[in-house]
Amino acid sequence: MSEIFRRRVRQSRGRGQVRIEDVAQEAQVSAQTVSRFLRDPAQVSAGTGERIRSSIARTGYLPNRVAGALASNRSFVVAILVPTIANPIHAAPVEALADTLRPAGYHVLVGTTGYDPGLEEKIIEAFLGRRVDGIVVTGTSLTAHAINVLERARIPIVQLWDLTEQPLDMVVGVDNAAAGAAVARHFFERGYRRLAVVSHSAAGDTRSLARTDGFSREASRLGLSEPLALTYLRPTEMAQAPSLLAELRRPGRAVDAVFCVGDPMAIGLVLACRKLGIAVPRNLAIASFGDSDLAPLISPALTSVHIPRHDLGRIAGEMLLQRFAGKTLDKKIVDLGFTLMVRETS
Amino acid sequence: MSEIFRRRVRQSRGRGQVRIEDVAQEAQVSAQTVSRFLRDPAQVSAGTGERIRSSIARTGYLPNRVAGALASNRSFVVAILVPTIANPIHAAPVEALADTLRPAGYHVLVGTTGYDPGLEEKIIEAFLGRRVDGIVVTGTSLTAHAINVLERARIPIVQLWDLTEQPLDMVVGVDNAAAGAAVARHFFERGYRRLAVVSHSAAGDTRSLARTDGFSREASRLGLSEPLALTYLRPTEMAQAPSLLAELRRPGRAVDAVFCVGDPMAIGLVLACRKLGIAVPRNLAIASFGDSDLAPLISPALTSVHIPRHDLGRIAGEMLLQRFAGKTLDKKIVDLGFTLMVRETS
DNA sequence: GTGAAAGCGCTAACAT
DNA sequence: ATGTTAGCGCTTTCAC
Repeated sequence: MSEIFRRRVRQSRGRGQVRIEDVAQEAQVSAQTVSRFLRDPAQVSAGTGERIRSSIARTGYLPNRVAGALASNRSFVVAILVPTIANPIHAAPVEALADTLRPAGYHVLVGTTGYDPGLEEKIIEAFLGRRVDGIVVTGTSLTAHAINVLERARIPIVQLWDLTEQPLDMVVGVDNAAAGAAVARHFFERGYRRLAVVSHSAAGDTRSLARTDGFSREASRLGLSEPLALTYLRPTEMAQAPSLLAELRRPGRAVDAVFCVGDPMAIGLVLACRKLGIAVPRNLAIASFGDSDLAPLISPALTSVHIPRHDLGRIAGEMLLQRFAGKTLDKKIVDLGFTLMVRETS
Repeated sequence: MSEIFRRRVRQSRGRGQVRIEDVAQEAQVSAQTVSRFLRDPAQVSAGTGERIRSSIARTGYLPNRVAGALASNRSFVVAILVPTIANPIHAAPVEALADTLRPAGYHVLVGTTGYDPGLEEKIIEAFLGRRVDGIVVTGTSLTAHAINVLERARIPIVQLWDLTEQPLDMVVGVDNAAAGAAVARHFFERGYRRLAVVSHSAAGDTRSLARTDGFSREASRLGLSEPLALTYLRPTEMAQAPSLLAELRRPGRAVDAVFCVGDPMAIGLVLACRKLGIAVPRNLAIASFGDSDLAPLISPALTSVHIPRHDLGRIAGEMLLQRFAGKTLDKKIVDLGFTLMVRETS
């Protein structure tokens, strides 16, 4: 009875959780040795290691990583900011990043900005306050203050999606303007002449803007008249497709091919055309960006620009791990490229 | 020159980052006062507060939350574990949880388990080692060790999705078996008699199992013959629909209505039927669980059980905040309910 | 291979 | 309203 009581007292100094010191006493070694064993068992003799191991099992010790982070100045946490996680195009990189980092002991703090640069700035500050070891941000539309804070944190930074010549630190993405241009060229080659582009102007989404620009420029270069540009204030959703379709079909517009900067709207458009009996692509050709799982399955199957979105997160994670290991990267700019998947809608 | 040098030296004690002590010296107060000001400016006199504020701005001080967490034993981090974030049905609660907690200063560590209880156990241990203030886990299929570790952590726990009479701590979810039963009843009322159910047996997904069971039991109760059960090893995807359709149409089976425990497969099935000219629902009725955004948009529109999936995360967050505020909850079990959205496929 | 001492940057508890 | 003292639980550094 009193034995049990004594042991309990010993373990409940502080906050009642088992500490490294408790394990050390049980194993008749110093806390130092336990700490060493935990990080690299080879540094400890076999017998000592065995005693420590069984002591950990008996006490149910779970190392306090908060204390470890403070002492070592490494949190083993990486932050990632995306506009939303509800859209698989952004969820995929998050999951890939987490999967890439986990084997190395890192975990992921996720922030969703809703395309709001002000909120993004707040979240970045909060994450840096938690002393994350690295940070991944979507896009290049950071506020001046966010850039300032990021630079002073002196940690590895990866920008995702928007390829830029001068990243804050590292960047992995695709050439959005080139993707837009590729779609315009494709439409032109197929004989479409009255183009339209559906986009949105949410402040943080420079990617959509780049696609729209690339598309329109290429159309001009090919001698086509300026594409009809329909711009929404917020990222578009499938449910808006019917009203968009009405816009496109307004008398006098005679649009024969439309490029949607996001997949959901294009899919909605294909479905809406079906319901209204508008022949795709004969009466209206459709192409989009993102190539979601659904694109090849709907009928007619959707032409879309494919992005290796899983690779975005994986490569970002690998770059970070390299840097954490103290290596300097030769390639700080990684262009993942894209593929125009030509299917039945164009 | 030497002035600048001196100031830099003063700020670079330790790790070269500005500390609370630096701010305090600049503002001619103690570190404690700065700490107080940061947490509740009202506790500090107006003049002192102003000096501190400007000192923070000048030095660019960003409080070290790791140190704060160690000292106060509160990390302001909540963990959430989901099978995958790529499926919006699980991404939605994550985003809702983060949005609910952020205004209170909490951030979210996300772990994806891929329906693997072993991996789930590992991630739970890792998160508890980071001394999260609360944890949200998907489902009730935790390993014995995971349960043990969770209980000893003495933090609020929310289980998501699977309603259970005896949660570890709190639970918010839906009655999956009842949802399955509702679909069976609906099929019966519409006159369908040869039912099938498409499920999967991934170890961690007890929700799908409950739906399948509820469906089959209700069918029996209604006097129908045992539904044909087609079970995949892993969660089903849209791309598997064509081969599933072939299964369902095998001579002699004469299935006239099928319930898919996940939306993606059902959507794939509707699209596959279109391609093959199989009339839905005349030749085959289809219903599913999840009611994704796409369900009402495809044609024919998909009958599906609607779950307020955003609310799952929001309510979990609210329960945690209550507990963090020291309140005891009267309702530890929250049933969110469901709605069978009857559309054109049944 | 192992241990002792010092400190990471903050907050809690107790002063005044 | 503000300051002082004493940790939080670990890792780092240096010693043996």
